[in-house]
Amino acid sequence: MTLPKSKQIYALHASICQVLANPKRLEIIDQLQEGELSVTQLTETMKISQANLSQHLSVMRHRGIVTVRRDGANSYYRLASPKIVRACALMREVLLENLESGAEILRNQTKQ
Amino acid sequence: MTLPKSKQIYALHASICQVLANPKRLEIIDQLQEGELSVTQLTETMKISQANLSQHLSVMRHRGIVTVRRDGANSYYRLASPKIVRACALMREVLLENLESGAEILRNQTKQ
DNA sequence: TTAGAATATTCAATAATTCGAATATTATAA
DNA sequence: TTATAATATTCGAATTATTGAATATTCTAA
Repeated sequence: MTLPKSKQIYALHASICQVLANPKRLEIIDQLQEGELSVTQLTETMKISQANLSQHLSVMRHRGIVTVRRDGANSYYRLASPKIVRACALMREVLLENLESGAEILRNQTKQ
Repeated sequence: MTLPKSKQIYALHASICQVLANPKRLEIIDQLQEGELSVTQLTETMKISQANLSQHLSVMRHRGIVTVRRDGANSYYRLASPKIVRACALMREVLLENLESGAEILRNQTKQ
């Protein structure tokens, strides 16, 4: 197994995984778990500026993690695939396993 | 649902997901799918310098994605959990779905 | 039409990643 | 012991990500 994958694919794969590499974007994904939300709704539940939220949504849109539905002045975002939540959940499980097994490492991680 | 998660957890979650946000590290994960490999074996199959490989392995070790077994002068790395491969595979599926549905976006992604 | 609401974009400063080069550490065979 | 192999670390430069601030765009109600 382990088919050889081109550098290209790895780069794209990394690019889409990178969406998950930010706390705010993970929170957005969490919020969208149940279904679509407007930008206004997202700003209300998350402690984030409208501009910054819009920037993150832009990244997520461009990398195919969310899709938008525009309705008048409002934009409604939803996750592009249920697989995204599953992937996030798996990685969170890995994290929790690490925390339980007392991985010292995770204490002093990059904060923001 | 959607339990409120602390900023802390989101930061740690992002930190562990960030390991997936690099093409070389994804390739390392691919290589380790079948089981442990030594650093030498990894340098042989991947086109990467020993130093750079070691740097990536260090990141992965510290974030609990891989574990090391040292045997003499050799270090054998393996994935810390099978969930890592599953998460990667899911994200790759999302990518492939996007590519199929002709997401223009992915053409001009950050390359390295 | 125009004011205001909703959202998006641009810009610039700061922070974080990536990687080559050099060097350090550790283990073992001679 | 010492040379060599295997691996790890440090440092600095280049690139990329993140975010606040300012501004632009789009829509709708009046």
